[in-house]
Amino acid sequence: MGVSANNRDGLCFPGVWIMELDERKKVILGTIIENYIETAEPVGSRTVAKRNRLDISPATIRNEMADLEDMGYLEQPHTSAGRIPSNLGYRMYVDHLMKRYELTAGEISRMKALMELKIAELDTLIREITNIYSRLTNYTVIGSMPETKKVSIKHFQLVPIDDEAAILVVVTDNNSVKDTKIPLETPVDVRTAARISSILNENLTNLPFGEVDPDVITSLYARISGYDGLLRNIFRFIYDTVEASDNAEVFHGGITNLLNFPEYSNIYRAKQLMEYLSDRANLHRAVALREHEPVKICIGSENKAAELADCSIVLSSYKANGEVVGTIGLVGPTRMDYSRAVSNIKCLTQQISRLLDKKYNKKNTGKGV
Amino acid sequence: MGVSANNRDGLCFPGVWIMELDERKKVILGTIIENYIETAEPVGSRTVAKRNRLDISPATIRNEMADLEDMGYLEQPHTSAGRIPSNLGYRMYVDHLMKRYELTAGEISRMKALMELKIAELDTLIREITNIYSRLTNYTVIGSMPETKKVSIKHFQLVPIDDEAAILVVVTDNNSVKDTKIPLETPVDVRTAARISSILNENLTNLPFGEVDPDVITSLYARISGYDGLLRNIFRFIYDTVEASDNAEVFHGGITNLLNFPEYSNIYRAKQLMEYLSDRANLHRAVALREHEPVKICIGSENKAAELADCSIVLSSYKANGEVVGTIGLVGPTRMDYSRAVSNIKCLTQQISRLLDKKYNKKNTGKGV
DNA sequence: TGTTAGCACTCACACCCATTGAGTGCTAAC
DNA sequence: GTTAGCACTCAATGGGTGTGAGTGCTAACA
Repeated sequence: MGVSANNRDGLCFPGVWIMELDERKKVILGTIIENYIETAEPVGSRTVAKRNRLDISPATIRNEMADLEDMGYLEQPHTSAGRIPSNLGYRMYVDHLMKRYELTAGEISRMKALMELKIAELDTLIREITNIYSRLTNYTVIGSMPETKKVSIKHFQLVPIDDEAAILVVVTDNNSVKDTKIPLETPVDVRTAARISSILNENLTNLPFGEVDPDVITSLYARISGYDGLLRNIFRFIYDTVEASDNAEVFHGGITNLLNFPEYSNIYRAKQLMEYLSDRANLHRAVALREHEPVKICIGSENKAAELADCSIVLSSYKANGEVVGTIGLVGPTRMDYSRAVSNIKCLTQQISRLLDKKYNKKNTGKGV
Repeated sequence: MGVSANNRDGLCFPGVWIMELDERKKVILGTIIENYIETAEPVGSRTVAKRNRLDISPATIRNEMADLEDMGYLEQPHTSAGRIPSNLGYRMYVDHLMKRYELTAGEISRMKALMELKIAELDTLIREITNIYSRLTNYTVIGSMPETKKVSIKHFQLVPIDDEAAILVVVTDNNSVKDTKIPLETPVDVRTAARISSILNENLTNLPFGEVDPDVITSLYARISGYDGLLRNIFRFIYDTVEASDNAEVFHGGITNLLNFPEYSNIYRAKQLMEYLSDRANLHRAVALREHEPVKICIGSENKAAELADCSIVLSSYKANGEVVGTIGLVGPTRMDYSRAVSNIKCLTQQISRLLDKKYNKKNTGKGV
């Protein structure tokens, strides 16, 4: 792995890049990274010598550190400073060196307490969790909501308001409700509205938004004649909602937590990152996660966006009924406490998944209000 | 007014606090404030002498400045610096000295362009306007949404989902839709749901949420017997929604714009203010506005919250059908460009009011999708 | 009596420069 | 292979000095 990691960066000093990380190098690298995570200060050989029990002198460690730097795991801000981890170093640490952080009982119970929020709508709930969680962790939290594409329609209801407008209410799978006002060309009375509603219900329910068959649509135009304009608007709404899933609900909380890190004491940098994260499109890209990944860690330049080049994101997804419906992640400087962050976010998404199962499982309707 | 403004701060050096601001003092004070708004640097006597056409020497101006300082309108950061306006100085400026800023054609047209956003839901629309507007003005924008209390219910619809739950959909006056899932003790079939819906519609619609008569509620329990639990949940939802109006929708946009001001180059200060504004309860207090006030300016310590003591807020309300439904404001350092901010926010709220009238007027249903 | 020139004084800020100390790399000895 | 010793580097710190913008006071002037 040392090899492939090394290759990744294109380093190939003969005799160096072939070098496996031996146990001692691993311990030294780990010590340096953990120290740097704590202090944000370059770590010197003396500090490393004192902090671990290898019983070797600073001079020896200096040699090893020089090796680690050659291999690309460490960097030196300037000649007479200690070493700081490179992105590659963090990657090595995250993949092979770090120990799993065990959450304390207090942390777990606080996390569980989070789930006691009595909020009916999913989005408000997740948003609120996000806010509190950001205070809990002192990181910035980002996340995404269930994507509409995978959500089925459970119920249509067309409600006439007056002669010129009606409201279309769509209840989805996970019981969130989308609605829109639809202008009427011809007045629709309550009975007609009910008829249209039931036809829509017969033909379009229990299908993911994205998979409504065009043929079905055509047949609907035939069955509900005289209301072409109305139908067009209804389908346009459905279509827009499907499209909207591409900029599906994304959110962030505790964005000012970034200002806690010395990395962002430079106000310009802080502003740049905060603005980047305030844009929904960017956020959407940032929380992207392949479904099979349990936890994804993006370190510094591994993030595609230049604005994220000096921060890391730890992402994990939450599920409802076994299916991934959303993502939550922690944002911090590349120096973030990965071990803790990973355990933490895993625990959170597990709790949320459990909550959602409880909330939306037929067996357990939870509390409505 | 010089007198009352002065009294407000309790200053009463004999022979000084009685002093009216003569024309020259007004010009000097105005010049200093406008200069300070531009540069954020203390303003010296030479600068004042150069900037206005009073044709008096810096020495004379120094005397006048000393007077203005005695009267409480100016402050000196340290002995050998120029003067900066005090909160009282700004207040005087805002109330009596500043000229109305005339918006340029470009500014007006950009503001109008804002209103072209095709978004159906009021809250998304206002939020989006807020974001763009914050980019336009380079200030932080805060605001509040229509208060639910004054909104009437237009339509109830109870939609059974399965044997154990139903969805209650409430369409309000301004066509926003609130919904909740309600657990069922006894299954409710579609017909019963329709019956309950229509009884609710007969008795509770076209009333402001806050004014539902307790007697009506009692009579409803009698008419819809056998569904006490369900009704309780429904009323609880209504009640909660009414209560929710106390922490009605508030929002902010462009909060990182604060970091543009040298006043907030101190990261700790910036963080404090940003966090304050991120809390909905605080925000709610900040946007409070008495209905008759067209524009409200809160300067520095005039804000009750200590966190807002070094910033100013310019607020204005927007209306729908002649009634105040929400507020929008600009947040900046006390040194903000009041003249411009006032014209700007007035124009914005006018535009929004016009938009809302167009959108929700029966005569003009706008576009549903 | 109001205005102004002159002058001494204040004070933040920038700059220079020497010192300090943490940390390195190299070499030679163990 | 490990280590002690040593010369070297370089950011950071702090004292000293000069600069300049700005003031307040005083005395002279219109």
